[in-house]
Amino acid sequence: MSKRPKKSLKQPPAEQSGPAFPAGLNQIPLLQILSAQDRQKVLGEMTETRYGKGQYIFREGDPTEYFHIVKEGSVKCVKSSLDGKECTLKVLMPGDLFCCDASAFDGASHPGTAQPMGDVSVLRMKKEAYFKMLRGNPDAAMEVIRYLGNRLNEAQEKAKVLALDRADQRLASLLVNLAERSGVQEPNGIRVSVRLTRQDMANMVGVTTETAIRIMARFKKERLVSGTAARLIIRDLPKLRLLAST
Amino acid sequence: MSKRPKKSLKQPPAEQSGPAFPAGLNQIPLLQILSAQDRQKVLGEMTETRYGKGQYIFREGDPTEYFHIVKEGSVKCVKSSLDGKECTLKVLMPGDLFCCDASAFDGASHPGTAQPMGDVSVLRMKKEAYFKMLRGNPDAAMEVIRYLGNRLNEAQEKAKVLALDRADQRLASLLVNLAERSGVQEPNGIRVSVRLTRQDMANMVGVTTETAIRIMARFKKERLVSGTAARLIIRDLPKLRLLAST
DNA sequence: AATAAAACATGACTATTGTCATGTTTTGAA
DNA sequence: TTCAAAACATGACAATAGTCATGTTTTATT
Repeated sequence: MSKRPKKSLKQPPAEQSGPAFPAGLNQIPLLQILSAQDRQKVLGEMTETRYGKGQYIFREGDPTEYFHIVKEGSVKCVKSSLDGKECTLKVLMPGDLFCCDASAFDGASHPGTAQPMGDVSVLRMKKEAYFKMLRGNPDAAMEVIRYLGNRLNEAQEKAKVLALDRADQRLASLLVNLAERSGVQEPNGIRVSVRLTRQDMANMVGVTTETAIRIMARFKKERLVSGTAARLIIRDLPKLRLLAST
Repeated sequence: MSKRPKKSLKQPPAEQSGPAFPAGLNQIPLLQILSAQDRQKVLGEMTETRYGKGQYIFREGDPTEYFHIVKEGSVKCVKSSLDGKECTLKVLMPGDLFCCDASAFDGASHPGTAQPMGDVSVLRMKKEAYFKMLRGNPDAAMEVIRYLGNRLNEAQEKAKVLALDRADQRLASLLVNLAERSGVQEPNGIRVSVRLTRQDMANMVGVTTETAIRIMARFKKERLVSGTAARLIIRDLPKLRLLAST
């Protein structure tokens, strides 16, 4: 629930366009499902763009013209209230679809803002072209349905946690999710491969930065986690899981 | 956040099966999109079932075998935590799809419980048959994609409200939604056509029953609403809207 | 290496909401 | 119509989390 930054953001140089046929895209489920030739066609219509700190991929209220896929890095989808508090709906990882946060399948404008977390690479394609492809491609359409169903479940699980759990339980849930979704096994625990400050975490679970800091400090004392944004380690996943599902 | 009822529910007689070709189904968007002959085929594979107070359509954790559509009445989708608190994810109205809450498109078991609110009538169809139909029916598949995108947006908007707003603002949001989604214009205001107790409302916005009662009492004093569950009237929609979006 | 900006930390106090207890009113079923 | 259960109501108090203020540490950049 941090205040919006006070306009002091330095705007990096304009976004740079990458090559139209980037390598290593075959592991993205939503593209994998296509036949080789359809995939080539889709890739031909996609543009890769890189974004850096302080930029926006699109903002809440912007007209929805493109459908996006994260190729590299992570992207956060954010909604803000009128008084400047903001809430991070989801951190999207490579392969995730967003438009935004994954849903201007219905609606003419983006319901949230998409911001890169560090350097990212994003693929995009005209919404209409994508729809046309889906129409002719039942497997791809079914994959999107499956994907959206999954996202809907996730979003509702999140709503449940926000509605019923205390701040420490919500943070524990977040840490468990992070460990599962982006965790890398290390000798002394599971490292979260996304860089998240206490403030980022606070925005993800609907508490203030101070509360997130205090609770994380407690978790650290109880040896459930260690490290900070640059290198966050989950040290006791079972105990966090227990706390999350009390 | 009410405690789960203490097993004192009387179980009404078993559910009764209705006719296989019920009338008045053409206004359901997800069926409307089909060609007349496909629609007949789908209806042929659907069963109508009626449920009453105290019954369950399905429960959290049950295997997902069917895809459902609400035909008449309202159905609530609920998730509970281990300590018995529960949270209502959504109230589904006629035409809404659920499986549940609208998303065992991915996943083998229901992520929530579906409960009738009063007497309801529900259509259902084997999941596999529905998927098969979607595969052969790009228009229908696109409609489902649109629908799920819409639902995802809704769910994320709800998460935002839960994360950032105070109890009174969350309740105001709920009232605004109810007025828009199920409101009937009346001489002295907008009547909410779904019967919702203060406890139902509490479960929908993540507060205790007492808090919901207190805030509704305040709203009543301020002439924003009147009446209770059986006949809830929204008297000042603009003011509620203002409070909701502060 | 110097330095400014973020990020992290902590205390004191306040606001909000939950909990528990108890009582009244309304509703629905026998 | 009666009667029990559910819904609505309210007070007193406790717990939780927010706010504001201030200070330290870490990180990134020149």
